[in-house]
Amino acid sequence: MSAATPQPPPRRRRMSRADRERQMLDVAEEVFGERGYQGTSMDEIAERCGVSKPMLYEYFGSKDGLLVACVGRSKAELLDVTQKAMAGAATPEDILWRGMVAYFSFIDAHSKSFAMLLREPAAASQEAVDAVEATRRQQSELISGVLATFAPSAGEQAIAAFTEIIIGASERLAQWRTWHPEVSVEDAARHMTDFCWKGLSPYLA
Amino acid sequence: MSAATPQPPPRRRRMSRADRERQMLDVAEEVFGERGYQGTSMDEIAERCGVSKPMLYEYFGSKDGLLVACVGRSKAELLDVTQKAMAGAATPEDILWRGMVAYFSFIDAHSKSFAMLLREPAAASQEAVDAVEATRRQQSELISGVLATFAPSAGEQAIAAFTEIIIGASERLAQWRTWHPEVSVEDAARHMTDFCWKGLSPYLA
DNA sequence: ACGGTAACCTACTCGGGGTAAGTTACTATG
DNA sequence: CATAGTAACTTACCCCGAGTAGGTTACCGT
Repeated sequence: MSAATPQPPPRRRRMSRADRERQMLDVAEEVFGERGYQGTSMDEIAERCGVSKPMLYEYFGSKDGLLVACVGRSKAELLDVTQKAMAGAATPEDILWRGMVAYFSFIDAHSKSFAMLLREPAAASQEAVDAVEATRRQQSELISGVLATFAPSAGEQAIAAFTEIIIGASERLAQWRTWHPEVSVEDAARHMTDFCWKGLSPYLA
Repeated sequence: MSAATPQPPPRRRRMSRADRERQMLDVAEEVFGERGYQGTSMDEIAERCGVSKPMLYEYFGSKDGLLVACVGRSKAELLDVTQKAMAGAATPEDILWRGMVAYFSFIDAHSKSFAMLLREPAAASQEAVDAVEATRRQQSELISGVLATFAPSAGEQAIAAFTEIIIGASERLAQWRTWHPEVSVEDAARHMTDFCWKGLSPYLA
């Protein structure tokens, strides 16, 4: 059996740069998600790609660069998903609801890698921090735009502060869901909309 | 001048373990805050302590261990400060207000190191993540206790979710303040209480 | 004075990020 | 088909920082 199928090219296929980059990002996202940033070695990513380490450096420059590229891809996707979700809504309540459902669903789908981004934002260098922060800022702009439209009576600083509150609360709630699997996407979204809408006063004795 | 003051012991004083540990924690908190976890080398901390690296390992076991010890100290202090602040309050509004002021003030006072903790929770190992998470859980218990007392009509899951929302929002707001120095502690606390109390509905057109 | 111990140091190993310089497979053209 | 050019790819290395083995020195109690 062994001599019968010599398998002349043992499989190592050469790939175009674009394809290889995509594959590297897929693998990196997976390994970062599994092991965390620190625990991940470039050698391991290279090996899982079936390629040697200098290729990673050729294409991404550094370990940080690789992480930043992963973040960038997720960032684009997140914006796309949330924007599309909110586009169909009419009332402010509906906008918030749909945005939240889209956000939590996105994190569910990417849980492996995204949980790490939320938990280890700056495991890497300043550049990586900035990349994650840029993602938040992108979402901030979405939210503050909505707030400015529907709640113009709030001051400028208040709108900015509320935006940050919503961002921080969403992230924390998303993380909380990772260790409370019984909380569905809709549950989480409902808690967020309830809180954002009326606050705590309805519950006070 | 040089020969006149031979300075026989060039200054290297021996310290008791307890004193040295305290000094190491002070220095570590400072350096971690300046350079971030990644950027900090054990050699630098050792040098600033006027001591050699193995001493750090003797007392804290590892770089993670040192970070965990720093976190532990801050954690105790944070609990103390917030509990004392809330103790004097009567109404729920006042509890929230005082708790927030204490929290933001604490972060102001420890901005160097605490900003890193919020930004780089898991720069290190799982142990360090857990230590930071334990700090949050400590604050969670404080908050959910208050919620359970004053808002018993909310369900169990809702109370847990609101607690996480408040934690996440506070952290994010604290971080936001670091790059918006014009926002005072009281401003931030007011935005938080406004939002938590009535949510967004008062501002809707 | 002098032993015991706790604080301390020198001098290393090892692993992983990052790189220099060379090699091999695909591709376009004569 | 040959062959030159280039882009994908490799081996073999450097270097820095985490972590350690084993020895040295200052203090303290008797």
